[in-house]
Amino acid sequence: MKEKETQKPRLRDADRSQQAILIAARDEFAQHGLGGARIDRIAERVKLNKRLIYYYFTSKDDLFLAVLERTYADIREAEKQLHLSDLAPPQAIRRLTEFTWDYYLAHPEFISLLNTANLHQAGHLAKSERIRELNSPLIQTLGEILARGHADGLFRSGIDPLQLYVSIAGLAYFYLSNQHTLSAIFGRDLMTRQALDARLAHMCDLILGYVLMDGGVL
Amino acid sequence: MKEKETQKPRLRDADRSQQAILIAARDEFAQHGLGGARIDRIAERVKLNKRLIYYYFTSKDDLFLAVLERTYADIREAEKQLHLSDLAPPQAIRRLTEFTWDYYLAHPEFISLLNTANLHQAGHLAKSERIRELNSPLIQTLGEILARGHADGLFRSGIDPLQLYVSIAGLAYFYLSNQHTLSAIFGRDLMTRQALDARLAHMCDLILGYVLMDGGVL
Amino acid sequence: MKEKETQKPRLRDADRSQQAILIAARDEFAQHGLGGARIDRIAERVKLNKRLIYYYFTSKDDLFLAVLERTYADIREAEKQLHLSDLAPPQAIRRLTEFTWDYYLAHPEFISLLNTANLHQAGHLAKSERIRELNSPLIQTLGEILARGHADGLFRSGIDPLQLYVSIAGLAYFYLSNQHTLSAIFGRDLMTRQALDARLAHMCDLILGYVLMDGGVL
Amino acid sequence: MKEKETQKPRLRDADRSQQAILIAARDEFAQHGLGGARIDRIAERVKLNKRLIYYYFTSKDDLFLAVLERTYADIREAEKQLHLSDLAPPQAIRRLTEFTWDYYLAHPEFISLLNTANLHQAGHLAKSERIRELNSPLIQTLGEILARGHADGLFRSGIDPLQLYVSIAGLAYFYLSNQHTLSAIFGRDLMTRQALDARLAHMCDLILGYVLMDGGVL
DNA sequence: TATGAATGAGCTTTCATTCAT
DNA sequence: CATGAATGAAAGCTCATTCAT
Repeated sequence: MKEKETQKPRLRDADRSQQAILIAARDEFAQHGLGGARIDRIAERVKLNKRLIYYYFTSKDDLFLAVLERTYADIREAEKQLHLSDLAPPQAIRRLTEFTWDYYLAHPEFISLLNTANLHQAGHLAKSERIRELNSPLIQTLGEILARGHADGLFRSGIDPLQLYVSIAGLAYFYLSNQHTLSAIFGRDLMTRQALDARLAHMCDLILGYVLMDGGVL
Repeated sequence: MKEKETQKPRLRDADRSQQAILIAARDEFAQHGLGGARIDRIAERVKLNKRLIYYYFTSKDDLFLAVLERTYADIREAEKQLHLSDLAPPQAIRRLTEFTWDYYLAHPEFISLLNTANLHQAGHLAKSERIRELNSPLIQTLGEILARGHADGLFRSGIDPLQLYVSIAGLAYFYLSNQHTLSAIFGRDLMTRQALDARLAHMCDLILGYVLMDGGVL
Repeated sequence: MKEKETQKPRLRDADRSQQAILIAARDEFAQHGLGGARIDRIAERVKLNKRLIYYYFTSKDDLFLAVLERTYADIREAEKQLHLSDLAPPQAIRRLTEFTWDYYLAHPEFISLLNTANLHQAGHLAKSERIRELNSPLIQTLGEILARGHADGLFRSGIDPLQLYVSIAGLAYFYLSNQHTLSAIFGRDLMTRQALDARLAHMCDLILGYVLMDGGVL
Repeated sequence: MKEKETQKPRLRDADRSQQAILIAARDEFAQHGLGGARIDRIAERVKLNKRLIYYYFTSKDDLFLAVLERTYADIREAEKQLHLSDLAPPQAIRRLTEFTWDYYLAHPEFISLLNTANLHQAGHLAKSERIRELNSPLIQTLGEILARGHADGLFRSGIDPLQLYVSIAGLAYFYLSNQHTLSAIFGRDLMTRQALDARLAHMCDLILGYVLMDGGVL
């Protein structure tokens, strides 16, 4: 949609190349982890010369960092569209739960990249100011919603928004991240449409049952 | 059965060597993932010749599989000590939640290895009959507890034991597995004694609040 | 076609590097066989980085195959210069015998490489279309010569050109290929100028005595 | 033939083991050459412990030497059964040719081992007194036959028995040793019964045509 | 005699990275 | 902006060989 002035045709190619590299790298890192990722393979994915990757991103580690930053920026961007504050507290909580679930489901690479980042003890994150700046405003928003819900006499008191957020995320994350081992061990396909719907319903039950006063149904 | 001078720290003990290798490999894989692990480093850890690792385990992949099998065997063994069936249903659920939390906390390598296994799509698991045989009886036990709780008029009906198990695990797993990124982003140390206790309390609240009729307090 | 400052010994010349590697590899394989050849040694011979060998030739086996292809191409090229059809039949046969002898003598690596290829049951050859395309036209030429010689009343009839070719080659090949064991066993140096000349004379006697009518002398 | 007293059953096991190792080693060396042969594989072939091979044969090279010695001893033994001196000269020559052909055909490992020995410049042979002692008496016998044939007015004069022997061997050897490359290049199966018979006939024609006065037929 | 355990050296191959254009 | 050529370091794995019993 972005209009392209009739400039010299090759303008913006640099940026385009960088974006393409980031996408390819993201997929490679997600599929193989940091140690298993191959620069060669990334180059092949983008159909660009390997040297160019170094030209733009300096090293494999830096490239991974760039991918992480981009990944965080993406989810923060998506979170912004939630407008939780416009909703009644119970709906807001449900909305957040659904969003988290849907986002993880739609972005398996997000889960894998996070795992990889944690495997390496988030050493990459520590180096990135940009990511810390991307510090999610979600916790604050969530705190406000919980307060509002309590004021409305709907929510129980004393809920730590960070704990709640981690719980919502954890309920979704573990199911999806460990789908392969879980499937292997329990001999049940966890990724059918039905199974996925059931999981989301269960999550909502759990979370809303917890925040709502005396487990009241919505 | 030939008696062996008592306890001389035996070299040339095949079984001991293999066990030592497994321990060292487990730590290496947990720390660096599959791609990042180094056979040389494992050999150094055990103070045994690298060649011996191949002598006993054939290849890096096979070694990883052996580590996985051992890891699963370990947790299954620990689960066996739980005797959940001897407890009243609410206590059983609490006990399971605490156990899960404590085990993950005490065995960070378990989490990392599972992540690695899932990164590789559990391809290793698929190859191992032994692991599938180690299929956790926990789900069945949990089902029985839920039924008993319901019969006692304590638990709500219709809870899928698998969903519940995955939720308990997920609540613990995500917090610990992603501690580094979470800490970096929220600027809060999640691993202090206090924070850990708070997390466990939150988990119990959530899980018990869910299973108990009208969120009744225990 | 961009002119290049004349003859500066070019580095970064892909083709030159590949050719140099082929030469070095040929010598290494000829001296040590496939199993005994060392990639390190080949790299040292060319004074190029070992990695480059893999960059261009993928694997040791593929490199050996490339060497074989080149070796066959070389002898086919040499055969082309023979112009046997321009000669009278008896001279043509003599010429071919001499050529075979001289070529084997001048290219001991050819013999060794062929032995190696056969040790591995020509598995490499089977994979190479290029070599099968290099199918020697010599047999056909030889057939024509034999026919011509017979028509001239000089040669006996019914000679299979393939058998004859194999015989010529075998007479030369065995003497040279097995020179070391033969020398050791018979205690006679087979590689003196005199011995070599005697061998060629003997070969010509044998072959010509066979093809010519009533062993007639040329 | 050696009678076996009813001694303790396990006696002679040592010798039996050594013989078994030699056989297995011979096959392994023949199949893979010296560099490609694996001690492990030899041990597996004999179903004996690897250590035992070293116990009896000291090293891979020494083992190869032992195999060579045995191989030469075998063919010398076979040659002894020929009794060429009892035959009329032409029959003797034919007999030798047939024997050479049949022996090579029946003992492909002989050819391969000789190639390997020569690849390594017969360094092994040089070290072996035993082999030099096994110096074939064939050349002398052949010389006598040629002399006898000449005296009988059947054979031409001035034939070098060594040259003749090498020729007979070469005609057989090359065809069999290079069967794989020849087949690949000429697209003709050289190992059918028919092809083999044709080869032997051709060889006899060539050799007898050479030794006999004016190519006279036998 | 026979064997399983163990090893050091070295092999092929891989990989992130840089050079030269 | 873009690329093919080249490399040093190290990885996984192999092999002949020795140790201890």
